[in-house]
Amino acid sequence: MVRAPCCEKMGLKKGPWSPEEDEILISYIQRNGHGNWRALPKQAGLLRCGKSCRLRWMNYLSPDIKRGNFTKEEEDTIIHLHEKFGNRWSAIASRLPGRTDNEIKNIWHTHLKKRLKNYQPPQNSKGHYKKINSDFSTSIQHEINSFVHTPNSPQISTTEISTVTDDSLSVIIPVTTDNRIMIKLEEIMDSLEYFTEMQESLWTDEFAMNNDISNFVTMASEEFQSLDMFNTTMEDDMDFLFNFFIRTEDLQELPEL
DNA sequence: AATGTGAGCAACCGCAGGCTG
DNA sequence: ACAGCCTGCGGTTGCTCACAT
Repeated sequence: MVRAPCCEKMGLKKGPWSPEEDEILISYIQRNGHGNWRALPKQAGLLRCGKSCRLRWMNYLSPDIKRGNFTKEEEDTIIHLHEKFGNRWSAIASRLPGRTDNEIKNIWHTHLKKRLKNYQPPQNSKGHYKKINSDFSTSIQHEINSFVHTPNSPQISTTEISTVTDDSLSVIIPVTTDNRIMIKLEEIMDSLEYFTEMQESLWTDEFAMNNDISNFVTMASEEFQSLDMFNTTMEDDMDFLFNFFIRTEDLQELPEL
């Protein structure tokens, strides 16, 4: 395959964009859209290659782009998603409205990598959850009982059990009046990639603010059903999710919000 | 005031993969 | 099936600016 000549050989401009060039590109795209990037610069009267135009539009000029510094929440989200997706910046960007892959990549290399370097994960972090292999409901009830009656759980002010049961699933989650449990729930949901979209639609600040786990679980349950997640390929992962249990000692390790 | 240095970020480069004729 | 075109992605570069010396 013959590679197209580079911009310089074609006599096209490289380097930073001038305000005039930006103006030409914006007004052209506003009038005509950007169907064919390769043809665009010629039609718009720009001495740039299509690739450069596309990059400038996608990373800087598009009205969809959110300008300004990243919030703490956005940074946390990036760290979270990076754990899940690695350096798949576009996948991360698609979950952060208004942010570009380039921007996320930059912030990762300049800020977040350093931030993580200073962060020491808790010991035995792999043992956050206990998987219950046999007789799910009996085992989990046993765990819940010991959880509820553990005397040295001072950080958990009150506890109740929220259960959603129907033909195909049973979710049992200890509920605390503070927000710590919410972090664990989020981690569980995050651990399964294909729940991402569902999580985004369900995981709202409102739930976190109101600590409304019963409602969350109900909605999650309905969502699982509607997504038809109980057949074939996802079966193992569903089992994996519903066999999670949150251990008392892990709750006590969680940082204050 | 001049120079050095490092951080931040916009832009470039090369490649992969999808699409089309 | 194949070649060429186009787009999108991730790694990298290099410019700019702020701060230190």
